[in-house]
Amino acid sequence: MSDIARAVGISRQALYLHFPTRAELLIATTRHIDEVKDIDGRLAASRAAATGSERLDAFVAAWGAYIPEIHGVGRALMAMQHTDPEASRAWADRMDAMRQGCAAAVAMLARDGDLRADLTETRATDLLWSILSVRVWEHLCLDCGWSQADYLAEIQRLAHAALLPH
Amino acid sequence: MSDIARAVGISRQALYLHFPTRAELLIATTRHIDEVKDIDGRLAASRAAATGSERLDAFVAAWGAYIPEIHGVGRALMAMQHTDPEASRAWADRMDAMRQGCAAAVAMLARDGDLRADLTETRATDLLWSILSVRVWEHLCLDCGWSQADYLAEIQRLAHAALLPH
DNA sequence: TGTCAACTTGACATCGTGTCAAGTGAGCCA
DNA sequence: TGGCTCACTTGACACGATGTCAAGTTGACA
Repeated sequence: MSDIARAVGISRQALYLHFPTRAELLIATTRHIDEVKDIDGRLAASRAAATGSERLDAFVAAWGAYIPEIHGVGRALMAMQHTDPEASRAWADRMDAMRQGCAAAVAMLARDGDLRADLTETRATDLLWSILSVRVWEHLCLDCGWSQADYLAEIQRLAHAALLPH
Repeated sequence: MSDIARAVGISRQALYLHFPTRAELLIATTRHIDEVKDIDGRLAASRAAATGSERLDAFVAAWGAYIPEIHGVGRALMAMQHTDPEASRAWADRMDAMRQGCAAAVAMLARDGDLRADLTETRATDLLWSILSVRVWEHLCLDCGWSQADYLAEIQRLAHAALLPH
């Protein structure tokens, strides 16, 4: 909080006048990023897809591109998850919204008859949600040094391999 | 440190006589768990495998069963990664050892001609390493509530789908 | 009996979050 | 012009966690 106040050019106490806690500052930051980066617009392509497979690809592309944008604040929120219940709920809510996107893609795959027969929609959503988690992106792009393009291509392939039969 | 000292029945300062820092206590704990749970023995099956595919399955099974054992201390070490360089290095070392297992399975797959043609061994190892990360286990087993058996079966399938052609 | 090692109590420094009190200064309105 | 409000300031403090330091106790062993 001191660092941020200094960077902004106000006193630490003034920062607390705007954001009562560190968690609320981080949460407000994610909301602001969403707005500035027009996350809703980016998801339009996935909502417009005609087939489940297309929707899956479009959603993975949109979310995959979003991750690096919120990763800074996301990492901070994730680190607080086990100590600050407010931060935990806030991040869980965001991840739940992302899960909706996963569920929608899975439902469309199921409608097309393209979902693996041995998976329920819930299990398939869990799986896709995990593959697309911020942690996997961190692992591949930060720890392993993959480019964003490499990440995207491989994760799209992996999502198909995980959910489609054969 | 206070909680642990109280649980053990000694003073906080006595704990510091045994482990100079919190990080070193956690690292010593992982070493102790490895020994008590005979991790080396568990990996014997994977080292004895005749084919790459068998080795992959055996390694995934061994590591997948290991994760819940070290998850408590692992989570603590992971949380310290961005603040404590010593903890960071210690956990990175352990994960690197795990990566060796991934690389060995990948190499055997490549020897058998069973590795996807469009993957280098390094990329394949990165991918397998990420799929098997503690974070993915947390996501599926803790956040999504999967059983250990479900996790294992699905991750084995996913590892095959990710690395083998077709 | 003396020594040593493990442990004790108790105090203290540091760092980060969050709170509280009192004061300042600019804009605005009657 | 006088007074009000709002955003901000400085400065202090509580609290919890890690880690350090000093001095004393206790029991085993030579």
